[in-house]
Amino acid sequence: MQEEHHHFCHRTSSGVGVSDNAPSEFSECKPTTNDSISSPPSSSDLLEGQESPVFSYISNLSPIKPDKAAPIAQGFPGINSPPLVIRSPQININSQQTFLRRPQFPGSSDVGLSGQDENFEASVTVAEESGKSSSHLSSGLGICPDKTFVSKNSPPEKASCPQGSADDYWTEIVIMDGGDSSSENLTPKNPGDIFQSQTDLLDSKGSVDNSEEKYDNRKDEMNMETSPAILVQAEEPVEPNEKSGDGNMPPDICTKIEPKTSVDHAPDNHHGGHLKAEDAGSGHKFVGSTSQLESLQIAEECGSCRENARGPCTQAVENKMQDHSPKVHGISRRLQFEDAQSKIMANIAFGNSSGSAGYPRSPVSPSDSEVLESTSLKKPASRCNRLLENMTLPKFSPQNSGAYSVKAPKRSGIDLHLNTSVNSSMKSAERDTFDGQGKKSISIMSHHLHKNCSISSNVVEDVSVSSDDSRHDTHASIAASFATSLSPYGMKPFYEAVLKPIEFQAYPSHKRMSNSETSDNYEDFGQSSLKNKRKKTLDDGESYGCKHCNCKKTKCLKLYCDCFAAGIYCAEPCACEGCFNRPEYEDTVFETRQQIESRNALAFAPKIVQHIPEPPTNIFLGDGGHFTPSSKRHKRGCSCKKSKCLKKYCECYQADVGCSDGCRCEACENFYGQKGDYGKTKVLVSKSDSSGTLDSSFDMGLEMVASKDGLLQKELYNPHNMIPLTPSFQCSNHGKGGSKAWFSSGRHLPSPESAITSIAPYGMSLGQATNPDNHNMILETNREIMDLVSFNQDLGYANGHSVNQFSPRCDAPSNTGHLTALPNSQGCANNSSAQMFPGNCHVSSTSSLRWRSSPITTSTNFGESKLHEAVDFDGGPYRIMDDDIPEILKETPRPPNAVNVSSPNKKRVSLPHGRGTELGSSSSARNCRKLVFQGVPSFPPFTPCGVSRGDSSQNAKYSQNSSCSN
DNA sequence: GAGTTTGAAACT
DNA sequence: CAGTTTCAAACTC
Repeated sequence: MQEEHHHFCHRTSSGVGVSDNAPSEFSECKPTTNDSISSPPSSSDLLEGQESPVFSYISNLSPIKPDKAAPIAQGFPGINSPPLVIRSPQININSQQTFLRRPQFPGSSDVGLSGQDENFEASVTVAEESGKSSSHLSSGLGICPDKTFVSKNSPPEKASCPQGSADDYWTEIVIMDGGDSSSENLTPKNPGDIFQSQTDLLDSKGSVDNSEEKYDNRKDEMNMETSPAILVQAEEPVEPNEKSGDGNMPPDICTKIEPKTSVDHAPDNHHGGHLKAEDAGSGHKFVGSTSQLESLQIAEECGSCRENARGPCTQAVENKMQDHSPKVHGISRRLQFEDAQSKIMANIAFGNSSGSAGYPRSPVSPSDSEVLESTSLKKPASRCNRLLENMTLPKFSPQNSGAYSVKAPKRSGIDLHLNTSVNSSMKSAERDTFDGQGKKSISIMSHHLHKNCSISSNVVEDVSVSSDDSRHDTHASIAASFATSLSPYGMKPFYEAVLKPIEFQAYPSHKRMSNSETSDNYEDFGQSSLKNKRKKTLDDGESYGCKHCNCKKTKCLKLYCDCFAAGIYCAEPCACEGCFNRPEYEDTVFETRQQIESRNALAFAPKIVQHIPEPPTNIFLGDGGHFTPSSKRHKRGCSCKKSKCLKKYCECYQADVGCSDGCRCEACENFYGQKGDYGKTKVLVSKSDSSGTLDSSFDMGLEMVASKDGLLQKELYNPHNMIPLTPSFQCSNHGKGGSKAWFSSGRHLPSPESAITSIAPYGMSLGQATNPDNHNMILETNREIMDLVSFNQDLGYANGHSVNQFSPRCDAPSNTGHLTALPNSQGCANNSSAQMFPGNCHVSSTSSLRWRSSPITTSTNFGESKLHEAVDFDGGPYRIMDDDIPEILKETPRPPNAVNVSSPNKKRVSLPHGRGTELGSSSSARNCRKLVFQGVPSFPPFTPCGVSRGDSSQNAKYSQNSSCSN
């Protein structure tokens, strides 16, 4: 089953994978894939993506054109993103070329590079020896099927080639790295170039020796750089599989892909190698990341096993690969995240925020475009891809991040953006890290995630789960944070991004690695610490990754299951029985999810909605918008009869939100706000001058202060009180007086940095922060903040400028001013842009996952406004917290007015219309506005819309394009 | 840890 | 749409 599931949509949206998954496949996926593959035209998504200005733009930039055709054929199996195919070739080529060039790169890369090179060479050599490499390169097609076949059916093959497998795997990675490193000159996209590069590589060196050493070096390398390249490879292999499955793959594609694979895979393990790569890839829509992740894991394992003979190690790795197809996903996710982190790390190492220490590139440089292509390509991919992307926010995001990360050093522009998006949080972390703050930021991120989980239905928490390694954890957490922010509700993105990692187990957010740890991990990635850490986490029992469900009868495929409802895969901590909410059954999960959503579009939507106090004139912009956590309300309200809304039976109470008029509860005594008080609260708020984020009246003994400061005070004093919105942005604003548009309402935009630490001061004393409740609140706040940040980042991303501007820190608040909202049309045009951000673009999904944007894309986040307006119970506007926002809502093309979804309560939730505009990103679905930095050369694609879209995979289904289109 | 309570989700 | 059943979390002992 697992294997099949792995295959499913991801690898092969095409029939093969699907058929395999028969039980519960994503109907979407199949059609999508098929459409994309068999009938590209039919697959509007793919076509659109390609057609999209962005796509064309990108294509024009690079010679990859041939690939385009391929993309259709390719489509990532799972993801179905033809783009991937395109990407990989490009990337590979570049990577390869670059690989050769590495020396050029800054020392940071050098270290890894040197090692990589050697390894790479060795691997190459092996390939040559096997003689397959050349053949493979030349004739990828034949291989593709094999790979596919192998990946699905013959995991054992790996076992057959234990030795080679690991090496091969690494080899692949190395190559990839090379590609990444080479980022400067990415130009060579032509197949011929690729071949040449490969050939060169092969020729360049060759002595494969100690896999172990290689692993070490590679690990280091991986940590530092790589991810992009890896991503490419992974993707490639996967694609072939998918295609093969479909049988639609164009030879071209295969060829392109194969070269890599062939090169990567030693002859011996051709299959095995493929399997690995494929597994990773297949497991993920975002293959690359996956591959990295796997590689990382492998590396880890190998490291652990180093002492042991290679065979054992490789076998273990292989076994792992095979046995845990689900894990693979998880791993891949990790990898992705890791990639992002690695990027960050790399960037840090390089010292260039831009990530291009030595790579001065114009943001728009071809390389960038290439990068974009890779991303964009993916996005344009078929529905399945989109879905997957959406689903896998993390995937893309990670990939992106990864890709970018890898490239990051190279490219300032997109990479930066991507990095920014992804990294934005990351960067903050990085900065922190290096500054000593990193930990905080990271932890915050994780908290963020966790917070989401705990509070809202959203899922994020799990993200943290995964990793074996602290690194992973960190990455995961980060990714998760992104993911959470991004998509709470785009299932797949969410799942893949967040959930999968979870399987591996999350670390408690708390325990996430500190900076030192993180750094260490990067360096010592493979080393034993991982296990220990993991144990710790487990021991702590805080695996935030999952909800710890205990489902007995629902198989965790119903909303009864907290994990499922949150868009999280069940993890070890769960005591569920017959659980299908696992990566292995991704298809089933997705399908089920869809079914549920079909019944209730908002089923996975965030339950907690931000109520827009008053004239929603400016949520972000104007003074008016003072929405704060406190203003949150349960979307549907509760129906408590006996608990008086004072126990966790009450969803409102559980979410730390007050009851609203929408609640049907009886004898409400909700501590956070009672039914009848809600309106009062509003009034108070209004009176208070909006300073406030006053919640409903509380017994807290807090007193509202009419003055602006009152808000803070209240927050300070209120035990439960939601953490006030962070000032970080404000601060930044203060300093710069940046554009108020986005940041003016500093409160609303908490800086990532502000995170817990920052927040605590504002909102509460440290002691309070320590308080579980407060902690949660903080987390939540952080999450929100992160979302906001991400959003900002996204904007930055769009710019292609350095992350710095948008950095969570608000380092460059100035940028904000530059932001401008573009008409939807533009935004829509961006379908490709969405592509840019795999996660985002499509309108997809992050379903629960955070509809928001895929981590990858944090950028996605941008697109999606974190706040979504909806009609309140009272008829008042609500803002759906990003985390809470259902992907569907975001992505789903809706009537301009609103999507009216009847909630169980019978209340309708609609997306805000008019106001949506206010939030540039706000529902992409609605407005499809683009946020563009004036200064930035506009990439056609990047737009909030795309971002928002990307959030929900589901949305993608519904109509990513449509929404985007307008 | 087992059993009960509770309210959401699912079903009719 | 309302009522009932099912379910799993929350809670109690």
